[in-house]
Amino acid sequence: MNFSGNIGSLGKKWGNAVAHHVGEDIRSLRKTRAMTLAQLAGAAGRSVGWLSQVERGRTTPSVRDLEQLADLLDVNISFFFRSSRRAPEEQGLVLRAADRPTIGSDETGLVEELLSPTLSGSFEMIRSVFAPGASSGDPRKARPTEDGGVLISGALTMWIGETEVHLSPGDSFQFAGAPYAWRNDGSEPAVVIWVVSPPIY
Amino acid sequence: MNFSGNIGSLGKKWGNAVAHHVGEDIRSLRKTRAMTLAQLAGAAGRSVGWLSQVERGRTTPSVRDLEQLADLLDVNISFFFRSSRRAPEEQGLVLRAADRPTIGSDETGLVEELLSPTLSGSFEMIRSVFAPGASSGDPRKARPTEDGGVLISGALTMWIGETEVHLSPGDSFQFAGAPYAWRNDGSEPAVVIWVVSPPIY
DNA sequence: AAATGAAAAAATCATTAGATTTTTCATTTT
DNA sequence: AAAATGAAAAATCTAATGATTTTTTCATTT
Repeated sequence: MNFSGNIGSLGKKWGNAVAHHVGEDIRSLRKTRAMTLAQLAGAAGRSVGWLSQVERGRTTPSVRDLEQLADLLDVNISFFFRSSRRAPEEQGLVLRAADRPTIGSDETGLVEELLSPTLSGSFEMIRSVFAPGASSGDPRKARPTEDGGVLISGALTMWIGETEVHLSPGDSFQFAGAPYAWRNDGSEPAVVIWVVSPPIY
Repeated sequence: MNFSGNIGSLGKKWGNAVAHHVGEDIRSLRKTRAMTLAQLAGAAGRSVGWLSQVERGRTTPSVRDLEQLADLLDVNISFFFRSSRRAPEEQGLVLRAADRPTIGSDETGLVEELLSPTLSGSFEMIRSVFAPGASSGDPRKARPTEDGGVLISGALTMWIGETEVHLSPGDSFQFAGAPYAWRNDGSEPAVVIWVVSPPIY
């Protein structure tokens, strides 16, 4: 099935591509939050059938509805349009540096940007920047995920399970389901490419 | 069960830690290659019980046997000792930049180094450096894996499925089971942090 | 064209039995 | 003393089944 067509003076491909990507995002976000169509639709005051159609791009939600869904899924509505200025065929495949959404905790001293262009993958990639002097505080409770990363620049101390490690640029780590904490004792930001599987967003 | 003890003038922890890590590596490599104990043990001319014990660090293979196994598993024997100079508690958790083994294809113009400190994870991280002017040739046959990556520096053109994309530093990509090809048209090496799930080594 | 509600279809989940793979361990070998 | 074997025991994996839940479809209404 191909719902795309050529519309517009420059021959740019359109169609319901945007609605389609928005729908996929909603579905992936809903799944990672372990909600059913009935739960999310109920919370949004809409029917199950409607949400099913929205998620598959068969119908277009109103902006009001989308706002509501974004709220329930705990993302900003702009999240759904992060790649909308790019060529349709690269959406969901590539995420440009300029389009990366900020995600996750508002923990001071940590900025996390999503690198994964698709939310439907089996892992997510994140670019984390740890500010000089910042730290995570107490070890985080272990999540049922597997984490890994590479330190690109700066320096970072991590506590993973019982172990304290001092990371230098190029050092990498990987662990499953262990509580961890971090602190940046250096004078420059520490940049880590982080991988989480399965994704949590 | 704890087989570790304090031996040595500096109180450094030892025990059968090395044998244990070697065994885990053998097991993981065997699994990614979809071999049973019987198949690998048979090919190595040893019994199933023996290999089971080696993989769990209950017995120590001879260097001759380990060489044989490395050969059958298509890694260099030094691979098993990549982190052996590090503190035991960080082995399998952290891989230092200086210890990264070179892996995979000897495709000209591509150097791949393993970033994952453990082989038993659900994904593997790789640092790939694409030489200026180099290319992959024809699209690779799709593997039953999911791939993702971030371009750290340089420039890279990729063909993923039907789509051609020009990547700049900071751009990221992710795709599942699609054939892909690449070419570095720039004048400097292109460095990519690459993720593959499940791991293939 | 969006939205609903209910029927139909599809996907998911829990069991279970059978087959395969791995671990254990008493014994033999080096 | 530790490595190695071989066979019994345990654990894991597979495939099939039926029940349950979830999702899709579609005729009808807004």
